[in-house]
Amino acid sequence: MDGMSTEPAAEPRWLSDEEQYAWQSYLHATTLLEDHLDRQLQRDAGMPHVYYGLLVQLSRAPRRRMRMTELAQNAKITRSRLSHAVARLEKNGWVRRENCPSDKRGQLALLTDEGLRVLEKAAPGHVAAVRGAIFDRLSPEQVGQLAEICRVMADGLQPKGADLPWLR
Amino acid sequence: MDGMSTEPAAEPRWLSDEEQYAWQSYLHATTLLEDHLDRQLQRDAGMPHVYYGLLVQLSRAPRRRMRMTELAQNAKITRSRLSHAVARLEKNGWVRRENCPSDKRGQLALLTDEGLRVLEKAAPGHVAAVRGAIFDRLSPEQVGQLAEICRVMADGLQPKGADLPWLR
DNA sequence: CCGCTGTTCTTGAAGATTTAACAATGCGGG
DNA sequence: CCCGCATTGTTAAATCTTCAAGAACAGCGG
Repeated sequence: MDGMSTEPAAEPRWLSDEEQYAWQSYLHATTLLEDHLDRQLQRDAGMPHVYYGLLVQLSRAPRRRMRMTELAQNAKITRSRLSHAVARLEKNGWVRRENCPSDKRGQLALLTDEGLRVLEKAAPGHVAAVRGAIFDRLSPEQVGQLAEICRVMADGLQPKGADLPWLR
Repeated sequence: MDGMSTEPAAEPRWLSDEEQYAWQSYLHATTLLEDHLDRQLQRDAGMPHVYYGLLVQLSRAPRRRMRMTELAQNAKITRSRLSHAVARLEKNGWVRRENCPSDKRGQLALLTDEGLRVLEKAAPGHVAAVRGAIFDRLSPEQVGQLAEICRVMADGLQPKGADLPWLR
């Protein structure tokens, strides 16, 4: 022993200057982008970004239907949050609920025709916003780097606790 | 003319496969990370990530004081949101308000001693979480790439409308 | 000094999210 | 079959965010 051992983790390893700069940049970029997309979609489609993502998921699903839990997993949100979101989307007439035939506990969320129309109407503007914020400004190499970086990050974050024991 | 001209923007340019993949990865990574940090800080410090960021800003300011507007700019949030946040932090005794001497409209938010203690107590865990999610998993080159990518993104997103005419 | 316009910050209400708890059902072993 | 435990989805309450509106002051031109 050379002096101490009851420390929880000795002196925490702070971030280097480069790391601090990267972290700061990350926070600014992600905050501004999420804000930007939220406002764009709220204005053009009457819903926040997350809700839009739910409609996209449903539009890609087999019969525009998906189990609640699966939808929540894909969207990376809790089931509770999804419940509220679907309730709201249902009020708008963009989504409907259906009982799952194979599991009496289950519910299917399904995209209505009206929901599909709203989605198709909002999609171009949304893509343009994403493109304008990212893909029109980054080189193809950077896009590849971003994808790989995010993949690594997401890999390390697959929740295992509480209400989000998604994956594994 | 070859057939039409009233289109808003002809056929929108959709995302390529690489771009879709990158976008998907980005959404997953950022959603999971924000979630992770929010829970970590809520558990260990009793506040969400954004509020923690406010305390950090204040701790770095000259006399642990900052004008509301400047604080909002640095944190990339609206003044309204900041008002509510500071009200909550004030209830916790972690922040106090002070009148600005040079501008009777102005308010200073200041970090209290108790707020500083809370911050110092939570910082190691927070840094560890950030490190574990990002810097322990990325190569130094990737950290550099991420910083540059985020810098470019943030550059293109400096809001000019409505309540966020920050910068310029 | 007045009036005009812009900035600063706050507020209330509506909407969104989190957390913990709960009802209902599925599933496996005895 | 029945029990115990896990899964599915919902709900209520507390908290947080957004949006629109407004009060108070600053700064400028006349």
